[in-house]
Amino acid sequence: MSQELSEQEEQRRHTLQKIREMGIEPYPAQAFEVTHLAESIKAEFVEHQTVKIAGRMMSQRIMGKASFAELQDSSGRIQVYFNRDELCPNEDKTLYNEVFKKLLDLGDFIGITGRVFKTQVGEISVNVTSFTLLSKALKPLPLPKTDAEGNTHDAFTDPELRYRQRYVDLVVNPKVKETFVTRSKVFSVMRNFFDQYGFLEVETPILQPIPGGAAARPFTTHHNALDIPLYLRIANELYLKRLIVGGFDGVFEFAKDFRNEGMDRTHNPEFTVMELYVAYKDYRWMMEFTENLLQEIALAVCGTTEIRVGQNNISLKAPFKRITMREAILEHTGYDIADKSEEQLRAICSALNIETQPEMGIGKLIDEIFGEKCEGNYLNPTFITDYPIEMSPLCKRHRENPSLTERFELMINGKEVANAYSELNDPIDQRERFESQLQLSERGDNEAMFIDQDFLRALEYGMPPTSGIGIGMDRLVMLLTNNHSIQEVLFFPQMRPEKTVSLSELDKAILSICTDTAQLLSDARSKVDCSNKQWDLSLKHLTKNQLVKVYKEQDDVLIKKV
RNA sequence: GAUUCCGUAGCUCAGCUGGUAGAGCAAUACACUUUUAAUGUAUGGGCCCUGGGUUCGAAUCCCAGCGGAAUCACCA
Repeated sequence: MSQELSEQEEQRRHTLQKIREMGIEPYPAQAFEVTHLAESIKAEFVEHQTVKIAGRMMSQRIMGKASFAELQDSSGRIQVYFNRDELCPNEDKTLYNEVFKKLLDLGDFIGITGRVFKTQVGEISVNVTSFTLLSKALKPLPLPKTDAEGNTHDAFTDPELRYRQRYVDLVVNPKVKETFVTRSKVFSVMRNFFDQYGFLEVETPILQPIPGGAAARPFTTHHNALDIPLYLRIANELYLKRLIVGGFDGVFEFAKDFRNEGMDRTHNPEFTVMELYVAYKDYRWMMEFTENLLQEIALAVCGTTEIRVGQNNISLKAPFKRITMREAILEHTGYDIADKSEEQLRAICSALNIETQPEMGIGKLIDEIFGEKCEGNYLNPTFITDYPIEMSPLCKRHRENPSLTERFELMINGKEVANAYSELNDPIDQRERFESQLQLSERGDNEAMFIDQDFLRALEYGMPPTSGIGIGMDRLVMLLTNNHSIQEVLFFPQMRPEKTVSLSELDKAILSICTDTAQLLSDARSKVDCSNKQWDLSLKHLTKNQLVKVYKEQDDVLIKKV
């Protein structure tokens, strides 16, 4: 594959060759011993200490016989000082004059041995006694600069490039790195918290024959050996409950789930959910557990329970406010939804100017009212409890009111962060709930659930009373890192594939002849003036890139645009 | 899916009511021994997203497409 190289890329290839000609290996195999990190040297200044550091050279200030450069490693940046006569005490000054000044480029990895000192201006730096090229960079990095007032200039900001080339984003934008370090910390704090309770971290199938545990459109795939369809999981709930049936008291999984739906600021086709199930507990216990967990995470990650998200100040200090869904709706709309029929709810919706669809049942209608009028109001963490039974097919009936369920969602900053139940463990009730879901799906709700017979069988063997919770990890990390978009908390958010197809003149000519309606291949051939070899090559190129389609119908070979 | 905005040098961006492309950083060359957005001088670098149209002439106006962002719709 030939590609056009920019002037700077050509230049770097040239210096690469010069480096080789000087007998220097630009990609050495040998390990480089690192004794210090940039930040640790700055944090604990020890004058004259000898250190070995490694990283990318991010800036160079050459002043004749002495130079400053900045070295960036995983911890941050430190200034390094190159003095010609200290680096090359003998007559031969090529290491400084040639290698350092001319053959090193910004972005190259180098290893440095030197002594720590402070410059006249007071910046902690490393006086280089020797250096090694560790890896040559052939593409120039975008290089944001920060001035004395801390303003960043020429920042690398284009979201498309940042997401598609996250490696560059990470090198050049330190804030981005911080976000992902925080993300990782959130996970480990949660793990430790669960460990203290003796819960077991488990793994359950991602490829599922029945995509259960939630209502969403799955990604479909196919297993060749078994010749059956398989689905990427939309949730792992039903498998974790099977493990509770099997006798574990507490199981959790950090799970990638997949949903074949729209993408936007808060939705990515693959996303991470932490699900936890604990035997012999109910949703009230789970509320207390959750507020303690979140408080702990905030303290560990942000150092405080008071966080700022966008324009809002939010307190993650336990305990959190609790309110039933009925009260929430009453409070924000003035309507009491208790014991209302589908018709009455529809009337309330239209009074509130909420659009409804005929396939919406009671659950969906109430959900709509809540989502439309209430959800956004809960900035500080709030448990919304006691959801109507129609919208919670896996949740146990409320102990005091059989038309409600023992469910809560945790709302923070107006968004759902967690969803939890006293889990339904009555197998007969569960079967009926699945069946009424099925009726909903026959009404046109394409998100109603499939029936998982094996899961019902497991319940029939008996599942202890259990409470379970699912926490949307991406959204939680968004909150804790004050990021507005899910793409900022995923290393590699889903993007439309880059189009790299480059067409020759002939390709374009052929393409312009083809239309959406098929024509005989021989007819198309006669309209283009080229050799048969060129024609064949070009056609292969076009079909491979799915721009035209060549196929046979009876004895005719046809071509058309895709 | 709808609407709006955007696509120009490696990066960040100018480029007016159409007249063949500009800056800063980065690059190249030279000078400079404690600088720090180092500095000074000189030089090179562009399929102006793609394809059509209008025009004597299009980065600029029009249409279509591709890619991205925001808002909305959808979303247990």
